[in-house]
Amino acid sequence: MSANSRMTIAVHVLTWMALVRGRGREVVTSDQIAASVNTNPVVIRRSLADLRDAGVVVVRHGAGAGWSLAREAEAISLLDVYEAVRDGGPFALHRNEPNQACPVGRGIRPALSRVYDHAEEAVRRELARVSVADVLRDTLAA
Amino acid sequence: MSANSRMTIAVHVLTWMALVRGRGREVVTSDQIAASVNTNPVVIRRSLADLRDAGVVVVRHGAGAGWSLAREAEAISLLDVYEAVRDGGPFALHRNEPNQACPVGRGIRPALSRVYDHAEEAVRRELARVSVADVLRDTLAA
DNA sequence: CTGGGTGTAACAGCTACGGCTACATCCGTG
DNA sequence: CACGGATGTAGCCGTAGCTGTTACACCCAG
Repeated sequence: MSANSRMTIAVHVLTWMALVRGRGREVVTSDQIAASVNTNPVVIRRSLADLRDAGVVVVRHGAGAGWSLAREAEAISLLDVYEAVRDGGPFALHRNEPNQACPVGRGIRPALSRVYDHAEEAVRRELARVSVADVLRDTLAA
Repeated sequence: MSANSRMTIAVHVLTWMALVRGRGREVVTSDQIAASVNTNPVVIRRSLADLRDAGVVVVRHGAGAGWSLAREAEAISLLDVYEAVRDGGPFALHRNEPNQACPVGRGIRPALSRVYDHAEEAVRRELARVSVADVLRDTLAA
């Protein structure tokens, strides 16, 4: 449960891209994004690489290189982002295998997996209801 | 999102206590529990301390010391456990404050907090529907 | 008083992440 | 076809949190 911030970084990146896209700037660089997030451009590129693999952003190489959204901000849900930066979900099972001679040690991992799967599915349902455009609206309203 | 296993350990502990309680053993020691979880008794006592603070288990000192469930296993939900081992939820905001001169940097944290709160609330609803007795049943069925 | 068990501090090892440097690679543009 | 700005990625360091362990003070029924 000790959370990392990769999801937050990725959403920030997309929200910023949606903002400047509304101002006519279609292609942006990792340096420009890094200025808003206040971190190193390599961190941004790592995040963008995940999003590119998920088909959420597209990259252009060569002169005038940079990144742009693969589709409208309304069509990018936070579930898309969650899947893109995925790393195993909020819960983890035992680090060391429990005692297999004990009935609880033997059966608890599949039982817990079922519960954890349901909990994560609930998270996905919530994230699916929110788009990057929603986040941008809410961000600018504050 | 990089998960830790404290939730898993705590549920395992309670499930085991519910099992042996059904066999008539009311009071158990951290050593006995550690044998099922396959870890060090101090790890178990740390977990039990969280559960004790949450009112889920009670401790007896002195000779014949040990732990017992504070109430029926049916009346202990995984949400109770989640609250007991709580450490900040599945998502984290930026480690470094984003650029406050940027509209996105300024407004995204409250916007994201709202989304994350909804997602965590969904997790709680799922966990609230499952009791330690349910987990024990499911564990022994496998 | 005794002794078995709890309560907790302290430390080591491991893992993961964020931040950073360095450098190879790519490809419009002139 | 070379140039140059930006990507792609390996590699390293410092930090942080967790697990596992030792050590020892404290508690209290018998």
